[in-house]
Amino acid sequence: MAGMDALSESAEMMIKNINQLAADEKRVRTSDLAVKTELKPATVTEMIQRLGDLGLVDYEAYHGVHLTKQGQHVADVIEHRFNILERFMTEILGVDAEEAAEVACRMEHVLTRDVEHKLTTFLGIDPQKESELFCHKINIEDSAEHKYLPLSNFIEGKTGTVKLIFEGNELSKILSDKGINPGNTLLLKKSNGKIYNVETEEGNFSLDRETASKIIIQN
Amino acid sequence: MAGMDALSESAEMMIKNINQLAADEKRVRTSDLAVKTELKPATVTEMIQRLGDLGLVDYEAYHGVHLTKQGQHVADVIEHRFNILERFMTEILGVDAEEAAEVACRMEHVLTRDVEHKLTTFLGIDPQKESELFCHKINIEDSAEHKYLPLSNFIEGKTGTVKLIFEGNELSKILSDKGINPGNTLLLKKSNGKIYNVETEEGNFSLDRETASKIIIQN
DNA sequence: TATATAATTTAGGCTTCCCTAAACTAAAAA
DNA sequence: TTTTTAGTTTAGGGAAGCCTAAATTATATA
Repeated sequence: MAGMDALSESAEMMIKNINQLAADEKRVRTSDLAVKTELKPATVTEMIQRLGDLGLVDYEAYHGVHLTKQGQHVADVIEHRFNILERFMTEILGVDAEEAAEVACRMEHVLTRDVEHKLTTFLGIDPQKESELFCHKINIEDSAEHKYLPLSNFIEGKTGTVKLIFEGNELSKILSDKGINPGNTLLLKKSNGKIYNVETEEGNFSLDRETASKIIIQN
Repeated sequence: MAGMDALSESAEMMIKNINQLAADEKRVRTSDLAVKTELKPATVTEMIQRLGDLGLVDYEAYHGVHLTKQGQHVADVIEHRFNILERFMTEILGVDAEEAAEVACRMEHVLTRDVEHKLTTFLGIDPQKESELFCHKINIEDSAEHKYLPLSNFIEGKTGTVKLIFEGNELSKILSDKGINPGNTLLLKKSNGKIYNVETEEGNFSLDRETASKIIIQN
């Protein structure tokens, strides 16, 4: 594609903010962007003109902007990266909400597709589903590359080792009885995306998707 | 402190590269920096002059630079952040080495002290030890803030819930028998940093530090 | 020691991203 | 419909980071 250099952090932030203000599908006004970005109106105009030249926004002087299809895609990717990073920091690391948001807002611009994808998987989210939402081409076979991934994304017929289980007391006790313990080996016999048939040292049984998504398997 | 604005990514990269070329304690030459940073020599000169004004390097025209104490501290922090991010991406997410290094090299500049610290803990590294190495002031009581942290960094007399265990088959089986399963509650009765006395539903027993560092507890 | 060569710095130019002040346009009020 | 006012853009300026070309300094060689 033409003009496919990486966008600057400032440019990406502007696109993100346009997207967030575009709730009611109307064109977004310069002054609203100025408030949201904490920049001066003149600076906003300059930036959206540049984004217009790049084909990321549709800009008409004195009549605001809205994102083009291309710009919308950029916004979706950034938004997704932000959410993933924020969730990782708050849910896994226990960083407080405000700081997590700030750091995620800086990091979202340097995350690559692959790291984003692997982090998504790590959080137990199905990148397949995400990819539909975000028009993000992801090869299903990528899963095989992962070192760690949830049982819910594991490959039928493959054997892996349980590494960790994100779950409260009750369920984990049950899983433990069924031979799903960190360190144990497990074979995913069959799965239709809703029910997961698994074989462990203790025998065969089935799990639902939600549970499966919380069991991280090492390939 | 004076001049305590955040350094730009470019400035931090220059400091990092000066540090990496400063192996044999001699002053680092402009041309070597130009090669390493992939910038033109004139650009390097300009940047190190700016760093000199900030008191981060000791610069003498035509005779190279070396880091001041202040500059060395910046370099150490960045280096540490890089290592932590790289390890997280390769060891936990399974990102390939080259990409992990590239992304870590961008992210190192936006990590905050707190996120860095929590990520360090998550990786099972004792931030206490790290802090000695890197002259990084970290309060021991910070541990209490963490949502997740390894048993090895847990507080004596506190009760927490086992969330996950990073371990191979054998040991995890044994731990499981002793009542250390994801979801179970555990009390760290006593610890001298080498031996960890723990009470679970199954009774009392002891762990070594390495094992303790692989058991993640939720506060 | 004098000179040739290699390394470094200075000078000046460009782009991005930010600003203020002035000019302009659109929309609301008279 | 005209005028006021609020919102927007243009014009021009500054710092950071990058560049090339020219001047300067240090060093190695003769």
